[in-house]
Amino acid sequence: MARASESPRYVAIAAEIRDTITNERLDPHTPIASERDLSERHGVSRMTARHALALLESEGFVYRRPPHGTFVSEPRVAFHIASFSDEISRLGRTPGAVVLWAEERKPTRSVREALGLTANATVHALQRLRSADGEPIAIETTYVPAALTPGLLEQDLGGSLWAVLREEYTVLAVSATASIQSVVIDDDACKLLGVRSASAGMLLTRRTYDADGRAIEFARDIYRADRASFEVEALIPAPR
Amino acid sequence: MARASESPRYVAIAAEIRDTITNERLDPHTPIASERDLSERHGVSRMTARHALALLESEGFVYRRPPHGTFVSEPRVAFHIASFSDEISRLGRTPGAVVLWAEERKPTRSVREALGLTANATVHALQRLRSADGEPIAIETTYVPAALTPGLLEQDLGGSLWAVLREEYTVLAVSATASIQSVVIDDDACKLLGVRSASAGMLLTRRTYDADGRAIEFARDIYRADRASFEVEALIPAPR
DNA sequence: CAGTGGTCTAGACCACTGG
DNA sequence: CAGTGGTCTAGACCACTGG
Repeated sequence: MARASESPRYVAIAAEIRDTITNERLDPHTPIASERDLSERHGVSRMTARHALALLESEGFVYRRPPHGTFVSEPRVAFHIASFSDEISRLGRTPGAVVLWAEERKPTRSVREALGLTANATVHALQRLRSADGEPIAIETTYVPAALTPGLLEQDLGGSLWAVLREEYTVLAVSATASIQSVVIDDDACKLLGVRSASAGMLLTRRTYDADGRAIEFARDIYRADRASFEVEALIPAPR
Repeated sequence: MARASESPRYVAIAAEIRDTITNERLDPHTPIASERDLSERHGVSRMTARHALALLESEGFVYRRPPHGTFVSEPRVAFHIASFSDEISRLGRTPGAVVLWAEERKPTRSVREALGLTANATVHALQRLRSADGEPIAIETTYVPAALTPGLLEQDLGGSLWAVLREEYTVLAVSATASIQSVVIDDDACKLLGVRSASAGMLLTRRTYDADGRAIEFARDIYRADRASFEVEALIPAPR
């Protein structure tokens, strides 16, 4: 039944749980009542209790871990547009990188244009799962002009890519332009990141340049929206 | 029933609609089949059809407009960290600002620290609904040191705030630091923005400085996630 | 008044996990 | 084997809108 000027029951139940988490300062990973518990306690059907938990999950307050239950979430990590490894280290955590795939290939049109490559240039393309203290945080898909970095794919890519570019190829990342938007994470990526299907993500699309203004990297990174925020600085253009 | 190695039915139905929107290049605001139509056509309950549409809505592919139906969404707007008015004008659209409230007050601790104010300083606080061609895009909540801008609240705030600061107070915004994160928009803000309850948003928290490095503005802006992306530039710090 | 999405019920079976 | 979340059914009544 719809109620004029009253909250739907799932909203009220979610509010009660949200308040409990906030006011009692529940630790991350503390269990929340199960859907069946909630439905009994509030005298609603399980679908309605479920709706309340789904709302809290979309807000990042709780996460589900079937078949164990529903738990309080951890707060998020603040990123600068910089080396993932450096950002995680700065927070006193241990960065990780697992190479999912890596190959030399012809770039797609959008990658070619982003890197300013000629029609027959190739790129080193790689995808890595990035983590902090073993917790998956982001999936990075990176494209580097192959001419700039011969043999890159034989290097150890389990750490900072920018460090490899710097130390093995004397290529130094000095500036970047990026676009940040909110997305829904696709199923394969959700599995890799250990989040539920269709979770919210932040898509960071980045072009990185060296001191000569040469494009040295193009990347599309998917961050867990519940674990990341981005810190940016900007110079304001003069008024028109 | 769960099906090993098969998609749930709501995912399959959503995929079919998503493909139709993409492949047939359906125009924004084109109607999608109703929940009852979908349930009949696919031989599922209405709750399952509804689940499919809820998934597409969370992805930004469709929007609901009760009791009219469900429709194809518009693509999003790319913002730089700059004047909202300038950004919208740059795209050839007409910016709008409606003042929701404006008052002089004692700042909260977080606002005071962000602006670097002394304990007894006051701020001009205002909240505005920003739009492009009349379409609501963001809610800006802005704090300006009152000592810097006497009489600000009596000015016309229906346009660019930075223009007022520049022209009436000779205060020029030259740089900003910002944080961008994904949030769920609260109910009151959803109503103002004309989006459904608990929609995804981007929270931009910004400090703006003049040429002397003086903090001239602190703002918390909520953007519709389905309508905005943020373009940023960054200088990469030297390796540690 | 027909049709829409919003909310809700009272069930059901499923895969999966840990004890 | 008890308990969890995931999916699904076949209904219901509601407020609201436009013709």
